Parts: sequence; C-alpha cells; structure tokens
Amino acid sequence: MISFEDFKMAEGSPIYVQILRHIKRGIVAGTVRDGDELPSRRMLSALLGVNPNTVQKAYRMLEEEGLMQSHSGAKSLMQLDGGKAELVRAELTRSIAGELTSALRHMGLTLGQVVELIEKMWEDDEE
Amino acid sequence: MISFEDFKMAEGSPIYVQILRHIKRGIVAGTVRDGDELPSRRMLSALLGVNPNTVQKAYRMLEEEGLMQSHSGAKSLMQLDGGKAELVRAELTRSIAGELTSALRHMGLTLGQVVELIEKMWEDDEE
DNA sequence: GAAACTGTATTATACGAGTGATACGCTTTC
DNA sequence: GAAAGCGTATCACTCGTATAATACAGTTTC
Repeated sequence: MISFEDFKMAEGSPIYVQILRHIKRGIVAGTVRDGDELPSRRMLSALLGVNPNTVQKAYRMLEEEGLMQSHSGAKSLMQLDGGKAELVRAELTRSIAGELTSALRHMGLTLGQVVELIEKMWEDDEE
Repeated sequence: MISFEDFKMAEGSPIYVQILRHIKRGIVAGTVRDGDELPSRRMLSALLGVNPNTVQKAYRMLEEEGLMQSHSGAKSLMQLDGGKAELVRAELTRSIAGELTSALRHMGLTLGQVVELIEKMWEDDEE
C-alpha cells in the first residue's frame, strides 16, 4: 500500500497536483513499485482531510498518464511496467532542474556559482 | 528606461508574477539600477498586450517591497539604495536553489547526482 | 446472497486569482 | 491653463480549484 504518512499539504499549488507529485516522487525514489496498491479515494480523502473529488482528480491524471490502473469496484494498482519509472524520473528531474538552471542563468550566475550555491543549500536543507 | 524587449510571456504562472520576476532578474543581473525609470502602466500593458491592472499589480508589489517609488501623476522610479539589490539577489537565488535541492532530495538523488544533472542541463540550455 | 467496500459520475455551490473596462485626480509640458 | 500622460481606484466577469451531497454499478468478503 502506497504510504501518505509523510505527506504535508503546502500552499502555492493545487492539492491534486501535490498528491500527483507525491506519488511521482515515490516512483522516482523507488518506494512506489509496479503493482503497488493505492489507498481508496475515500480513505485518502479522509486521511488528508480533503474532498474525495480532489483525490479522484489526481488519480484520474495518474491513470491518463498510464501509470495506474483502476477498474470499477476493484482496487487501484500502480502500473509501472516497461521502463515507465525511468521515464518519470527523467521527466521530473529534467523539468525541475531545467527550470531552475534557466532561471539562475538569466540572473547572470555562472555554472560555478550555481554549483557552489547548490552545495551550500544541500547542507543547510539537511534535517 | 527599463527594457522589456526580451520579455516573453509564459504559461504556468500569472503575468504579474512574470513581470515582477523579469524586473528582479534585471536587478540581480545589474541591468536595472537605482533611479531607473519604469515604463508607465499603460505603455507596458500595450507593449505586452495585457491589461493595465495586471501591470499595476506587479508594480504595486514592487513598491510594497520598497524597490520602487511612484507618486500619483509622476513617473515611477526604481529605488535600490542601501544594498537592496544584494538583498534581492540573495532572496532570489536562495528561493530558487532551495526549491531545487529540496525537490531533488525528496526524489532520492544524491548531491553528486544533482551537480552532475545541473552541469548537463547547463550545457543543453545554452543558446 | 448480503454487507461493505470499491470506482465512477453528476450537479450545485463557494471562493479567490487573474483579467478587463472605465473613471477620477494629479503632474508635466507646452 | 489646456492637453496629454501619469498613477490610482472601482466594479464586473471568467476560470480554476475545492467542496458538498448524492447516486449507481461493480468487487470483495463473509
């Protein structure tokens, strides 16, 4: 069963996007695997304190991307066959790193400065 | 006069945020300096093809942060005295790099992998 | 087979962000 | 002082997001 224990609601982006991101991060991190069972819409909505429709929206998008399978009445299972996990990893890292390198470059920073900055942030961010 | 020639509208974030970001990037890059004149709300809105209110919102936020001064009827001028530019630089780089490291860390990447990724993206992004 | 759960669908409501249209008063310029 | 341009304020509209309340059909479990 995919865990949402460490899920924390944040501001700035829609809830359904956060749910989607949480699952995708799990895929990349390896904690979400092919065939894994997702919490039911009702269960998860109760756990997160949100409306079932909000969870449904996230699940729907997951299914439209072919990363999940759900049949009426049955449980919803992750579907990560055929290198899909690697695709998600590539897409996610590229989109995140791409946006930010581009932004920092436009601010006039050099590659060296960016790397230095990242290394410093990495330590500070440590919990 | 602060230039918006290379301004490109993007999707995903509000227009007023993009305008704000464009100016702040200019501050960090050094192309926007203390006392510089901003285009009038109407001029810029016509140039970008958006509503004057959208520009006003960006300018208002700029003023609330103390980075700009505007008097009714007169021109709007940048106000970057006393190391404000350096503050903007620190704030911007920290927020961007912070998001990046946090997001990539949660995906299970190591610092080494992140640095490698950044270096690769840096080359690819080159125009 | 009945109960409890599942996914799915529909309709309605609320709210804020973002944008559009317009008007008013002030400053500058000639 | 009149005109043009400026900043400012207000009202209205759309759209995305989230919620709420149900309803129905399929499956699992006992």
